[in-house]
Amino acid sequence: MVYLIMDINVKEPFNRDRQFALKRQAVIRAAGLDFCKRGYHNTSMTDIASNLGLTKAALYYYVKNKDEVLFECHQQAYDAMDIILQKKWIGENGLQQLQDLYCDFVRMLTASGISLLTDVNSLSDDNKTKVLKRRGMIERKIIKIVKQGQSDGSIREGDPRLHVFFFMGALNWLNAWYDNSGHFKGEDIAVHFATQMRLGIAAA
Amino acid sequence: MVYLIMDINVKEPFNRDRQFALKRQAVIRAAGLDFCKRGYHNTSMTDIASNLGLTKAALYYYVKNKDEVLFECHQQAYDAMDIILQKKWIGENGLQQLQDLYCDFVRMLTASGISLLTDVNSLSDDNKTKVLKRRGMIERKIIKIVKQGQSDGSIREGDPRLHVFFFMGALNWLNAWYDNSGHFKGEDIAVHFATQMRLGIAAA
DNA sequence: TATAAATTTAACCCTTGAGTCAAATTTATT
DNA sequence: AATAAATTTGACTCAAGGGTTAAATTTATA
Repeated sequence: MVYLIMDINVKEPFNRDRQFALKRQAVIRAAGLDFCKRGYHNTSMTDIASNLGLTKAALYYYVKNKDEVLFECHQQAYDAMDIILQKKWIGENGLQQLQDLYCDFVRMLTASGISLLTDVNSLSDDNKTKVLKRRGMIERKIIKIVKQGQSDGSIREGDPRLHVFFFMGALNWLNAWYDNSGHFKGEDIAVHFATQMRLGIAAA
Repeated sequence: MVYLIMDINVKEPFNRDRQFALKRQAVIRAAGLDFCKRGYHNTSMTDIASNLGLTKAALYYYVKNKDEVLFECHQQAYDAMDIILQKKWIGENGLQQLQDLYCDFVRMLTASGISLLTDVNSLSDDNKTKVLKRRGMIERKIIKIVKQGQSDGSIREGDPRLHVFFFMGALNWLNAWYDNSGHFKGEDIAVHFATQMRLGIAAA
C-alpha cells in the first residue's frame, strides 16, 4: 500500500488538468517502486492498482497501457538526472564536479522514490529506442566531465568510458538492494559512494 | 544461433550420463546468455530452444521447467565465483587479495559466457531463497576480506558493506552492457575495473 | 545390425495477465 | 442542487507462452 501525496498547496484556481497530471505522476512513481521491488513482469497492472488502493479500471483512466507506465518511469528517472546535471559547478575541477554530481544522484535515488530501472528490454521498440538514446546522452555528458577532469589534471588517465561504466554500475545496482527501511541512511550512502567513486578515478 | 561446444576430448569410456550432463550445462549456459540479452520474461522456452537449433520438446528433455533453467544459471555463476574465491592468495594483504579476486571475477564474466543475472524475483520462492542465501554467503566472504584489509591497514576505513555493495554493483552491471563483439577486450576491462575498485577502497 | 538415446512433429491444454467496456456510484466543483 | 469528474463493479476478450504428450524418426553406440 502506497499513500499518494496529493495535497497540493497550490491555492491557484483549481486546475483539473494539473490535478490529473499530478495524480498521474504519483501513479507512475508508485508503479516504479513496484517494478523495482518485484520486477516489471512480476508486477501486474492489477497489483499496481491495488497497491494504490485503486481498481485496474481506474488505473487505465490515467495511463494508456503498461508499456507507457514503464516508459514514464524511465523518463522520471532521467528527468531527475537531467536536473542534477544542469546544476553548474562553476570553478570546480572535473573530479569535484563529478563527486557532487554523483552524490546528488544517490541522494535523489534514495530519497525520491524514483528508481533507475534496468528493464529496458521489456519496453516496446519505440520506447526502448528513446530510453536508450536518453541514457546515452546522460552517459556522454558524464564522460565529458571525466575527460575535462583528465585535462585539468584532477582525474587519472584511463578510458573515460570504462571509468564511467564502473561507477554508473554501482548506481544502477543501488535500487536493487537499497531499502529505505533498512539501516543505511540515504545520505550516508550518498557520501560513502561519492567518496569511493572519487577515489577510484582521482589523479595520484 | 549459439553453437554448442560438445567435443569432449575425454577418451574415457563413453558415459551417457556425463554426455547428458555436459549438454545440459551447455543448454543452460546458452539460455543464460539469452536471459542476459533480452531478459528472462522476454525470452520464451521456444526462443531458447531455437537459438540452440533445437525444438521446445527437445529442450524439455534436458530441463524440468523454465524456473529450473533460471535457477541453474544462477548456480553456474555462483559456482564460478566460489571457485575463484577458493584460490588462496597467501602472503597478500586484504587489498591485494581483493584486487586479484575482482580481476578474476571480471575475467570470468567476460570470457566464460556466464552472466550474473539480476532477475532473482522471477524465481520460484524456493529457488529464490537458495539463490539469495548463496549470494549472501559470497557477499559475506568478500566483506570479510575487506575487514581483513582494514585490519592489516591496506584498506581505508568505512562501512565494509558499503565498500562491497559499491564495487559489486559495477560487476552486476557489467553483463548489461558488455558485449564481447564490442571494442572492449575482456582482459582490459578486468584490469581497469580491478584498478578502479582498488583505488576506491585503498588506504591513503 | 540391433538397440537405446536424442530429437522432431504437431498437436493440445491451461493459466496468467493485458486490455476493454458499460452502467452504476461516489466524490468533488461550481 | 446541478454537473462533471473520478472510481467501482463485474464481466468479458484475447494472445502469449509454459508445459505436455504420443508417435514417428533420426542418430549414435555396441
